Amino acid sequence: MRPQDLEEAKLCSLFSKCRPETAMGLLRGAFIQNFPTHTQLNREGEVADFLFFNLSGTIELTAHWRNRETTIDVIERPRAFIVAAVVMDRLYLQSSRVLKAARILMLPAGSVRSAMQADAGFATAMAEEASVAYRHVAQELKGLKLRSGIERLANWLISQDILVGSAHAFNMPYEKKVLAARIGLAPEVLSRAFSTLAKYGVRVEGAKVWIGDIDALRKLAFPDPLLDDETI
Amino acid sequence: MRPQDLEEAKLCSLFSKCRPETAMGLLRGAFIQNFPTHTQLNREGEVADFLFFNLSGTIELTAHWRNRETTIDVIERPRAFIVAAVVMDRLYLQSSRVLKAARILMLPAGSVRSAMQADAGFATAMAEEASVAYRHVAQELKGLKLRSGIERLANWLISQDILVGSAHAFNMPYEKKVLAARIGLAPEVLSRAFSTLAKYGVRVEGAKVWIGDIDALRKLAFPDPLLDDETI
DNA sequence: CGACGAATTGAGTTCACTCAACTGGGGTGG
DNA sequence: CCACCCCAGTTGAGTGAACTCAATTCGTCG
Repeated sequence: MRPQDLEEAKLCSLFSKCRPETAMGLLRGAFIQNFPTHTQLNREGEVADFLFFNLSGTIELTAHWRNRETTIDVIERPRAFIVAAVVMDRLYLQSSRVLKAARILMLPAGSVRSAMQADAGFATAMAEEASVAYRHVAQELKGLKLRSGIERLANWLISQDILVGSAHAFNMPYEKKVLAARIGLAPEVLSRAFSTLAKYGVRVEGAKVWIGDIDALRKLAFPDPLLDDETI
Repeated sequence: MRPQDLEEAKLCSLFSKCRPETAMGLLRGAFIQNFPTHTQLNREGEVADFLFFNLSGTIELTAHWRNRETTIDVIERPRAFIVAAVVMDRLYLQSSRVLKAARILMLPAGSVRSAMQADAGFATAMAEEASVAYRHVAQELKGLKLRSGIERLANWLISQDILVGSAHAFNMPYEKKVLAARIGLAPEVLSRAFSTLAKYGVRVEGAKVWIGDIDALRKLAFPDPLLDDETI
């Protein structure tokens, strides 16, 4: 690992409250790598041999059953992913692939587990990463079971708008078919859901989206921090 | 806390790899309590002031939005719940209520967090609890997005059958309307799904269930360890 | 310019929901 | 001890949401 990579890695939240020697020990066997779009980082069902930390870029977590596939989570900000499989030393429950060119820190699973045993600060950080992941999927599950397709789309639009500074106009951060899988709709149904939202002031042209009447949209979406707050 | 309660508490997985003084310190402010059916243990949206550990009994985790309510998870074996809110010092994402009279260990959230900072073994155990919880909801989410209602029911029947020793006959562990919410169906739809499964050898009389042709059922259900294995 | 994949649009179908009525078992009180 | 009530569960009927298959348009890239 190059010196400047080392400096970059040490800044990430995993190491914020652990002892310097733990971080150094872990980073000795670790590396940072840049991956282009479409790269498959791991496959569901494999034994967990690496902990991944997304430094920048976008990662999609997918799962499949029979010949169906869906999206479990999309990671757009710096955080660890597939934490639980590493902690438990079990099989990955999800595959992950790069949606937008990403810079990834990779830590060998075995040394992660020993570092946890040795350093309470690091183990705590891992518990926090696992908890963040838990709260994300729990939110997904709540949305999926409690909201209709239109409601999920409306709330996604509002969340995305907040993420980009409430300009009420933004570009799709990824393809519409990914969004469809993420919010649990067939691509055709998403397309129709967008048309339906026209009467709430939502305009779509290719990848560009405008929210004409945020209040009307919020009234439909009924956003709730317990389901929609990204930083919860 | 009574001496025999103390002994019982010390046995639970949270303390299996932590220092004795950490366990003792935590248990000083903790208590074990027996709760009857229908007891509400906490409410979604409150600040997390206790970590709960289910020693025995059944707990249902529910969430609501607007006037709708659903079940996120059902806890039937000894494990911690609402771990993530405690670790992150945030609001509970779920309410919990007792489905079958339960014996619960309650640990003050603040002391849990300080114990994590102080004891790597305990922090690791907490990370593992959070990871177990993550993998459970991830499995739920996968099932919900990838399977139809009938498929979810068929797989639930197979899981439950395994849980009780593959006798191909068991009693419903909780009410059918709870099962309906758990697998994401309206009660009426669950009732019809059971009728549909009659042609796969499933018989239902009140709370009693028989699986007449496990192979036929498995062929429909297509169980997969990455979605159905309780101990994953 | 052509080829490919993403996205949209159309049409038909299936799955799951809602509302409503009815059934049956368990518990309570007269 | 029985009548009644209440609630879980079932059954019926109609509706709506979301899926599938197919055809077309659009945009991008070679």
